[in-house]
Amino acid sequence: MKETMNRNLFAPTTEIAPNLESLRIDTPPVTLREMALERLRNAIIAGLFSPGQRLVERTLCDQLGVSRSVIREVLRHLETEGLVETAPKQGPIVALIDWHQARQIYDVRIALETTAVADCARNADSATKEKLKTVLEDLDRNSRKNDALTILAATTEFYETIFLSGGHEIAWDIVKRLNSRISRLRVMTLSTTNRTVSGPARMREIFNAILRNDPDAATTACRAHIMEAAKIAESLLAPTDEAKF
Amino acid sequence: MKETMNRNLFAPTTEIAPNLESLRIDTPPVTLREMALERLRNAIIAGLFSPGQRLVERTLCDQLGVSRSVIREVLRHLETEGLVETAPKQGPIVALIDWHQARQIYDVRIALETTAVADCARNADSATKEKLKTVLEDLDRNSRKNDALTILAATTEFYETIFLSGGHEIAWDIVKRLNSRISRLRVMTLSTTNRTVSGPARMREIFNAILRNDPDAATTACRAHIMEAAKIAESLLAPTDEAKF
DNA sequence: TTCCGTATGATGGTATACCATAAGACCGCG
DNA sequence: CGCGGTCTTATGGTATACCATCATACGGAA
Repeated sequence: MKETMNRNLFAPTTEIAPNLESLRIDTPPVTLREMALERLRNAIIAGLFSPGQRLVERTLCDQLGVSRSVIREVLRHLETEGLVETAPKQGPIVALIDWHQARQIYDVRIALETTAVADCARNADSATKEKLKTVLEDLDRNSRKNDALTILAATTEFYETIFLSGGHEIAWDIVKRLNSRISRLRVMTLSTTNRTVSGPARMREIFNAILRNDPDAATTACRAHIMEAAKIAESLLAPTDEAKF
Repeated sequence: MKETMNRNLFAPTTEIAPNLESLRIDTPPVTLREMALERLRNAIIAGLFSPGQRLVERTLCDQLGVSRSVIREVLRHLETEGLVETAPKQGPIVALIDWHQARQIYDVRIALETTAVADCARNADSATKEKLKTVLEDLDRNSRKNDALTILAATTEFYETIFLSGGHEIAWDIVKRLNSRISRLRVMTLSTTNRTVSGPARMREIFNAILRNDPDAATTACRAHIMEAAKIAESLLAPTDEAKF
């Protein structure tokens, strides 16, 4: 970091403002902290750091190329998100998750997602339905390739559309955070045999229920969707009954 | 902070260890950060800082008697919790809340609390029922005094008992955070006429349903309890349709 | 008087220095 | 050989220094 302070902002000013609104400069002045936060979070979610692994601050400084101030604030953020735990007299580690916690997360997801899905089935406009249709078609194309990460992204977009169409930003935020805590679990869940088939099938059930404005059917399908995932997760996590993942 | 590093730990070592387990020293070495976090969070919840008010870092340093490192990490934590927002080019302010958000929070509470209450009604053991009885009796005693904060604490304990009895720590954590974001709203809600009557009445309904292991009745009462609160909150917040509180 | 440019102060972003502590390595004495 | 003490080092906790930027105030020129 000897050589700092001139990293971005070198785009030539050749952009043309088509209207008055777009003249506005609201460059969210991307701070180092935000970049570091995103990088580190993604790294943890992607499994670049194993659960339980120590996150030594000075090491992270080298790895991310920022100072400890930044790293520490990022760690506080991730700690509050539940992705990082801080062991006393030891410092931050990647959060572990056991079946007791994972199960709770699936429970909360059921409570929130069924609510959102039912609400969407009641009120969805045609634009929302169109969007969901598109997402599902993408998912169908990709699920044949069995690419877990792509499927995960499409699944996320599917639910995001549902949550946001009903104005449930806060609930979606909660679900997103919970999902990040079980991200590795979700990837493994998706890799399981048949999941790449049953998952999209359930989502299509949900979609059809939304199409015909049937909240109850949507709720049922959504609950089934999550409980199937939870079941697979349990089979991965529960037998050992130790803090895996 | 010229004079640091010898703040606690001066308790004389005259404690007697009644058994081997209690010999263990797990003093969570209370860090400045934890203390500052709690203080600042409480101050915001208590309304010592008005919503929208700027939280100038150096000023907070003086007020809390700690350095900016500590303050900034605490602010990151509170920001992630949703109690503080950071306006670009301006810095941290106490988070504002409008009816759109508050409503969502009540929605999520309904989803999570009805789930917990129903679960409790299905599985509650006698110890839990006893605990709830005690809490309710305390509440009855205090509700006559119309002390909003005391009632709030009792209400919190009531729900905490329900959540934790079913092992729903994560859901409770979420609810706690959401509640802190509408804390001022809750206090005002409680001050409303009749709320000091209808609130405990609803909680007794919930309690009775739990006593006789009736999940459906418990769910219904719980939903009614929250929706009544939301209704009052709406009347306080919605008409203006501006970012109050 | 009005407008523009500059100076100044406040503030957040970032980096770094310092300290206490705990865990491990090492060594010498029994 | 083993045990206890001490030294070293790694690490997190805390404080502070420095910088870029933005807002405001002020002053001079038209």
